[in-house]
Formats: sequence, C-alpha cells, structure tokens
Amino acid sequence: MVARGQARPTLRDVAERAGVSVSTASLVFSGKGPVAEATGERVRAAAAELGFTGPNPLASSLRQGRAGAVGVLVEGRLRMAFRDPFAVAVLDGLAEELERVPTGMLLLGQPTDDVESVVPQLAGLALDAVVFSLCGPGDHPAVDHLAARGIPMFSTGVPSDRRVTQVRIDERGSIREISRYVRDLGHRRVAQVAMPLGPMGEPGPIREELVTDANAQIPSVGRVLGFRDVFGADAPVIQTGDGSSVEGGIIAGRALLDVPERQRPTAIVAQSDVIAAGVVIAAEELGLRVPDDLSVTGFDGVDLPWLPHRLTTMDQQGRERGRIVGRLVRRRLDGTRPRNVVAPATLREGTTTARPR
Amino acid sequence: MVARGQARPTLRDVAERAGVSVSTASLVFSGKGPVAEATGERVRAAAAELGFTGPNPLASSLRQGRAGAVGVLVEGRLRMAFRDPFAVAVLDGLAEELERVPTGMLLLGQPTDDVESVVPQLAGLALDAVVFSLCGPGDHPAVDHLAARGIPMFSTGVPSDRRVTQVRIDERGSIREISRYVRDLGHRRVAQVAMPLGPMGEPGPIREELVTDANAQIPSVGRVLGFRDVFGADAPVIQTGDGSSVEGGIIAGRALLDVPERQRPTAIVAQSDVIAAGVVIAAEELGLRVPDDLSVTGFDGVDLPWLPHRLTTMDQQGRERGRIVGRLVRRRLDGTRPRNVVAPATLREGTTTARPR
DNA sequence: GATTCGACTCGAATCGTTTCGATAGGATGC
DNA sequence: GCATCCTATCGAAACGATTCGAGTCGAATC
Repeated sequence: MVARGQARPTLRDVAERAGVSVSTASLVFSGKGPVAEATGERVRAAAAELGFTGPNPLASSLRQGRAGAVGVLVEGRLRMAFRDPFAVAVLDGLAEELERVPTGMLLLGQPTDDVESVVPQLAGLALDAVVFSLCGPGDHPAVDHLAARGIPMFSTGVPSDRRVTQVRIDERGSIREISRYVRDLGHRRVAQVAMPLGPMGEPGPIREELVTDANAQIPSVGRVLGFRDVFGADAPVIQTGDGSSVEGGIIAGRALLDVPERQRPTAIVAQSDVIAAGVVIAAEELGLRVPDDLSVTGFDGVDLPWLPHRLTTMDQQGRERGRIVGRLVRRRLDGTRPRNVVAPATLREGTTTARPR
Repeated sequence: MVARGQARPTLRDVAERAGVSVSTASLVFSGKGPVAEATGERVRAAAAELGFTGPNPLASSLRQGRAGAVGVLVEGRLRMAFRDPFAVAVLDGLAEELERVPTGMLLLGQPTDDVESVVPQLAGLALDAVVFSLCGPGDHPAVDHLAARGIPMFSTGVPSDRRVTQVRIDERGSIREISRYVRDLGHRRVAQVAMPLGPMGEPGPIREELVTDANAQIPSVGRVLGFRDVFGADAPVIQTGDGSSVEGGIIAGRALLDVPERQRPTAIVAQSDVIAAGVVIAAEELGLRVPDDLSVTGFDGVDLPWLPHRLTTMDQQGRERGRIVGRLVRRRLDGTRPRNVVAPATLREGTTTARPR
C-alpha cells in the first residue's frame, strides 16, 4: 500500500483513459451489470496500460460493508498454540472453506501476561467474524467487545458463551465412551491427565470446585466429568500447566508413574493425543512398556508420525471440524443465523491399550 | 460487521449526541490534536451511551492508507506448513513484533494443486506488506502481483527475488560448519537429506541441474553446496517429498540406512531438525543406535520435546529471525527502505553425534 | 485598550469504491 | 408511427472516517 515513486492508479484514472465513466469501469471489474464487450475490452486495456491491479480492496470493503477477513484468536504465544496438531488441523479445515469466499484469516495471538491487550488490537481491525481457536476455558475478554460490534463469533468449545456459536462434540459422552473401553479391558486403577480446567493453568491437582455440571460444556471439565462417570467421583485427575502439549504430558506422566508399583495406575486416560504421547514417553523413560505395563489413551485423533505407537483415541476429525466452522462462517456472511452444531467423535483402537497384566 | 437489529452507530452519531462536530469527535478517539478535557469526556460519554466501540477500522484505513494487516504466505495446506516448528517459531517472533504496531497477521495458504489461485485471493486483500513464510524454492506467482501493487515483500530465503527483502543466514557457510564438525569426528561415509530443491517436491534423488552457484541463496540448494564443499561433489544427497517433515525424514532415513552395512553411511547430515528426527526414528526402527552406530545432525535448533535425544544442530533462532523480519516490516511502514539482513547461526552440540566405531 | 498568541473547535475536502436511479437510443409490438 | 422495452451507460450519493486550513475566544503582553 506504499506508493512507489508515484501514486497508484485508481479506477477513476482507468475510466478516464478508457473514455468511460467510473461507474462503468467498476461494472467491468465487478462483473455485475451489463457491459458491452467492446467497452469491457477497452477498460481492461486501459487498466493494463496503467498497471491497475484491481479495485482498492479497502475502498471496496468499506462500500460493501464486508471486511474480507475472519479473525482467529489464539491464546498465548503462537508458538505454543501451534504445537497442538489438533488445533492446527481445525485451522486447516477452516482455511479450506474460507479460501472459497474469498476471505482471509487474520491471526491474533495474545500475550499471556496481558490478556486484555487483545481488545484494543481487535478494535482496530475490520473483521467479518471471529473464531476462537486455541483459547483456554473461562471468560474471554474479547467476547464483550465483539458482541458490541455485532461481529459473529464461533468456537470449538471455549469460551463458553451464549453469544458464541459452538461447533463441539459431546465431550462428556465421548470421554465416557473411551473410559468404558478402558474399563472393559479390565483396568481398575486408572488416572486422567487433563488440560487446564481454569484460566490460570497450574500443573498438578485440578481445582475440584470447577468440576460442575454447569461447566460441562467446557471441554476440559466435561472430560473430567465423563471420566468420573465411569471410574467414580474419586478417580484421580491431574492437569497440565500449558494446555495440550507433549511436555505437559511428560511431566504429568512422571508424576503419576514414578511411584511404587502398587499405587501406579495400570491405565491413563489423557485428554489429548499429544498429552498421551507425553505420558507414553514418560512411561518408557521409567522402563515401563506400553501397552503391556501401562495402557494409554488419547483424545483428538491426530497424526503423530514421530510416535512409534498408534494411540487408542477418540477421533474428533479436526479438519472436518474446521470445515464445519468455516461453512457456518460463510453462511453467516450470507445472512443465515447459525445454530450450535454437535460434531461426531468416534473411538479408534490403537496399539497403546491392552488388558492389564 | 453485520448489523444486529439496527445499524451500528457512527462517529457522526456520537458527535451529534455530544454536540460537537465530527472532526472533534475524531480527534477524541485518535488522540491527535488538542481537545478540552470536558469535550473529550462528553464525547466518550456519548459513545458509551450509543454503544460506539471506536471508529470503523475500514474507513479509518481507507483514509489513512494503511491496511493494518500483513499477509503471511504459506505454501500448501496450513496443516503441513505448521508441522515445521522452525516456521512456527519464525511466525511467533513475527507476531511478537507486529503486535506492537498494531498490525494483524493475515494467513494465506495456497492449495498445492492450484498455486495461481493465491493471486486473485491477494487482489481482494488490503495488505501493508507480505511475508513469505513457508514457501518452497522457485518463483512464486504472487511476487509479480505484489510488486505491481507496490506492496513490500519479505522472506527468510525463498522466493529468491530482488524485489523481496531477505532475512537469511549464510546457508552454505552454516552447513559447511556442521559438516566439518561431522568430518572432524572422523566420519567419511556421510549422506545428506535435503528439503526439496525444486518447486515440485519428488522424494528421492535430487535434480543435480538445480545445484548451481546461481541458486546458492535458496536454502535447500545452498545447503547441498555447503555439504559438498566438505564431503566432495559426489557425496550422496537425497531429498524429501514434502519439505521439512518427520515423515519425510523417516522415508529418507529408511532409504539410506536399509542397505548392507558396508554401504551404509556412518553419519547423516539433515537439512532440518524434524528431518533429522525422522532419520533417528528410522535408524532406531532398523535397530541402529544413535549416536553409536549412526551420527545424525539437524538444522534449525528447534525444540522437539518428544525426541529422546538432543540433536546436534545449527541453531538458527527462529523466533529471533521472525522478530527481525517484524522489525523490518515495521520500519518499512514508517518509510524506511529495508535492506537484506544476514542473521547468525551457531553450532550446538547434542547427543546425536559421536566418533564412528 | 489594542495586539498577539494559544488552545480549541469546526466545515469542507478527501480516501476509492459501489450502487441506485435516470437517461439515451435502438429494437420490438401493435 | 407511437408506445414499450431492453441494453448500455452515466452522475451523484453514499460508505465512515481523517485532516487541513480557517475561525473563535479568552488570556497574556506591552
């Protein structure tokens, strides 16, 4: 957008050169309205001569009231966020759908130490919709601002807010399904590794007061509830400090497994695949074999080419989820009022689970 | 941007309600020009009452000629692109700098099967600059279009074009350094696994005709040249089919290692850390121990928490690279004409290299 | 008490499109 | 031959802000 040498040609320049009015020239580029073949040719020729690359997107957007961009909100540093292949898969599917509109994806990270800073940032951005992609549970400071601007919001679970259209799975039911699978294999001493339940992710014990039915739609909470539906209200659950990450899984795995054998769980149900991978790594570090000495289940169904196992997991089909969100966004731009969607998740058996010895 | 119920209030509504002119109201929000304390208060109050969330970014951008967004071009599907932690680190650093402007990052993927489709997409987007983030070597179809629009372009190596400001390392020198390290350990049978040298990534042998001094600034080519500076022009090099990925490394690793011992290299120099990780995985699959039976080096210096080794690698400091690009972009927006930058890369010894047996 | 100076406010022009309603002119129907 | 209907084109009014030069008014200066 920076002038190089001289000002960029505008539609007016093109029109003048082609000997037509500005409105006719506009018609040529937008393709709406009838234009004589010869006129169109003349305008295009003039454009080519002047180096006019098409109508100024800013002006066009202003006039049409469409920004041509969808915001994608990511909590914390981008680097952390993109470690989670599930989130990336969702983004991928989203991009796939948005490419066809055409609409760009505007990425917005927010420093963990200054969560509010995203609001002024947002205020300066023209967006047709916002997708919360990798945000932790709890209220999100941007929701009020966006609601006030009338910008439609979408998410795959969090923040959990009436004003945000959700595309989620049955969290509680899904984890219940995989938990039952583990129980039916014969496991009785089973622990869960959760993603952080609250906004402030502290590794270690979870804050039990957050585990309420009212919070059941928050993925991390719903997954604790479903797990305990099967293994009882006292079944041990610890959380990672940094969301869904291999390191978090390793740390949690060590904490659960580096104990006398009698206390050691025979199976660990992780809330995500990468966490599960971390648990597997921690187990092997400690000389335990998976699945002989320890069964591990994941959640998400992502590809982990570096893991020499195929995780038993709930397949959430991240890319398809992203596509669904993308389609909702597109329809919303066309004026359809979107409704929440419940996506499917299916159990996928892998090589990380077996009967206990 | 969709009206909810009724039209959103504009600056004019606010001004009217506060009993001031539009220009004064504008001054209040932009903070430029002197405004009496009382007036400012009145305007802000009116804004609050009307639910005015700030000047329309589109209109503001149009007037000021700044889009408030930087495009980030990614080749192929996002999911593939984000598998490379180095690229993500660069993006992370970039975001860090851009957050302060304020400028958003507009992500643009491009389907591999229709590379040209990015141009019309770009044409509809208002951008202050474009960063090529994860693109393969070769000409990029967007360069001409962006140059015509006068939009400044930046990259960390590719596409290699005079019109693109580059922030790169001394590719050839860096890989030479790590190759010497391997040679000095005593290795003589050494192979390299390269990222694709040409636009069409075919796994397997490289196209030797691309390995020319003229292409030395293309990372994948420069890294072949530097490697051969040390191990000779005949030193074997094969490339992955999909850029920098663990799978690519595994496949290449198998191809190089699943041969009679006498032909097997004692060390493999990979062009990226994730490729190196794949090679390590392939080696261990075949029962080889790293580093005892095989030394492996990476390139990039990224964190691979799931790999039970610390790679010997060239640390490129991706995040800092991204920050440098971000600073260049910012200065460019301020009017400074940027110049190419050569960033440092340093050898980091890990646990994946040793003397040959 | 006239002059000068700031601080504050305002009107109008502008950014580059799109779109609506009007108009001209040729083809068609009767 | 006149009313009717297209088709192609145009002028002007938005879209919602920013910015520049000009104007007002009270206080300070001499």
